[in-house]
Amino acid sequence: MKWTKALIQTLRDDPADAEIDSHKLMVRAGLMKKVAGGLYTYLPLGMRTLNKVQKIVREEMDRAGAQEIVMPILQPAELWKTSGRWESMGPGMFRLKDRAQHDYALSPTAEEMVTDVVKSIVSSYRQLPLTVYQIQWKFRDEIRPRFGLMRSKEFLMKDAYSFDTSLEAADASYMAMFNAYKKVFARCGLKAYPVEADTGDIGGKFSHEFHVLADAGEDGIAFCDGCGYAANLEKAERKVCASLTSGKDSASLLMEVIPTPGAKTIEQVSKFMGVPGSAFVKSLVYSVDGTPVMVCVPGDRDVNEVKLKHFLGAKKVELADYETVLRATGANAGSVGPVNPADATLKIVADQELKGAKGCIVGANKDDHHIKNVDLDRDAKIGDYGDLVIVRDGDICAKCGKPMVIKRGIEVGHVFKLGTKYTDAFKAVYKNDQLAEQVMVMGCYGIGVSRTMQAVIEQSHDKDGIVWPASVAPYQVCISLLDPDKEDVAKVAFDLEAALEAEGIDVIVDDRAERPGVKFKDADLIGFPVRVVVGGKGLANGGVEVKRRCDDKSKMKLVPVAEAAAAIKEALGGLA
RNA sequence: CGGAGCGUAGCGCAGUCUGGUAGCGCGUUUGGUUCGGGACCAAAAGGCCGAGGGUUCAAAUCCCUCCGCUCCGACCA
Repeated sequence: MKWTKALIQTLRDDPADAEIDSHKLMVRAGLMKKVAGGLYTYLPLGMRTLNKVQKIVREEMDRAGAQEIVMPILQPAELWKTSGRWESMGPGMFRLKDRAQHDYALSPTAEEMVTDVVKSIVSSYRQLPLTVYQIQWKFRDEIRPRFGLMRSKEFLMKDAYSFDTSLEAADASYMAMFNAYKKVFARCGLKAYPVEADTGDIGGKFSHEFHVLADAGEDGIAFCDGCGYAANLEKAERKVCASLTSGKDSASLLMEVIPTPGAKTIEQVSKFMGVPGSAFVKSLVYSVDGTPVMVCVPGDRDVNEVKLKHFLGAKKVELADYETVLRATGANAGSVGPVNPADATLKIVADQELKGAKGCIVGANKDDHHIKNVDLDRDAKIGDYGDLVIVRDGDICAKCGKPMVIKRGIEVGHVFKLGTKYTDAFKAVYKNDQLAEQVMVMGCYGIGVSRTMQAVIEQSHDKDGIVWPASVAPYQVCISLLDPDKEDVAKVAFDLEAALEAEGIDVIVDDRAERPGVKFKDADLIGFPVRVVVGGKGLANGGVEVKRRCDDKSKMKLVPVAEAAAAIKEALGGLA
């Protein structure tokens, strides 16, 4: 490919609306261009990489025994009503009507449609197990699209679905995808870690997310070096080592109400009283499927709403509005606590660390007042204790007892063992060898293809630009032709291009009438894995210069023209 | 949904407070000098100043409404 014929626009300045490096680089290197918030046009360079990621995904899916299909983006509402997700997806799903006023969704995922298709074709255990996949554009009306392709309204996703005869059989399908995912990300040059994850709204038995570690990641992940435990913070568990007690005899400590004017947050009250935040019990009123519930956690901790939801067996938990808080406790937010709330029937749950807590400080259920010397067992009616807080750095691993560290990650893949949530709803059954009808067991598996592309950049760039792995680079080799108007020099470049392309290597020849510095800057910005400089000066010195993007100038090699193709292949080979 | 900021040439921005001929840098085009890490000189093209309404002799600038974008927050008491 000649650069002068390619639709490439590079920018010297960072785009004003990009925050993170990978987003800035995608725009500056001319991979994509924003159309509107969360919507992008993929330009030729970006499209080439997107296609290469897709090719890797296809190869690994096929190798794992999955079969490619493609389903409509425009999906009738009836399918979504069957599973109940027409309602539960809420405003996150794009909806529209056709001219006959029939409702449709723009597919945010495809469990319903695939289940409907499979059940219409599969009727015997002889046809199972079965895994199908598609690579298709997905639509989600995100609350706040951001960071370019990391969270956009329209994105390319590979979604796979497995169907099995039993929960045990489904484990094999799950593991096949799990292992395929490891290969996909490794081939994209990514270090992706599988971590235990919550199943969220999609439902199911258990799941793993694949994360690429990056400071710009939107998820927190707890890692344990001791045993290798890794889990999303939504899910991560900890071992409680110490309970919140004053160390004094609770009998000698009587509750004492103290005025704390104007102090609402734990931080403010803690400062006001000169006592550390950990001596407090933080009490929050949640609306749990519409019923108020008080949740108590150590004062320096945050509630994990996902854990809370599971603990209470609830469908939806959200912080209660101010009016509900006042009615339930008798005080406004900032002064509520578990001791004698206005509503004596108010259910109260607490984090396991608070079991037996003595000498602590709680809100008094009276505006601008707190109570100290509280013994939770003696003074409050805690209904139940459980693990309700978000794990933080240094917390003790529940499995092996070693301290955990928290890192940030970009979720590039997610595998779920779904069970029968959708196959029950759609009555997707097969006949077993006893002629009995049984419900199929499902798994679902997603890879954010467009997000993966950006994650590669986030993980692999430097101050000069992108550093593409050879497997997904838009072009593997850039020949910087320094004297395009000199016929003999140009011939060397184009002959080399032809020789490399004959061996299946992607090459772009920078034949622009630009000064060398401009070409070098652009080659570094776009990040071609191998750069070859062909110029009159180099040829006079004995050949062409070969340099890998990831090496510095000192590793540049001058090789004779006759050996150039071999040297380039060798340089590429080292990049895998 | 709440708060803040921003919409001026393809990109990055100034000009708005204090109304008076629409500017700068990069990029683009032409000519010339250069030529190994984003050169220089000269000339040129390119704007409904986000949209609509109002005030005024006169509006990018003041007022109102709407739209879009970005960031923060979405109740952690």
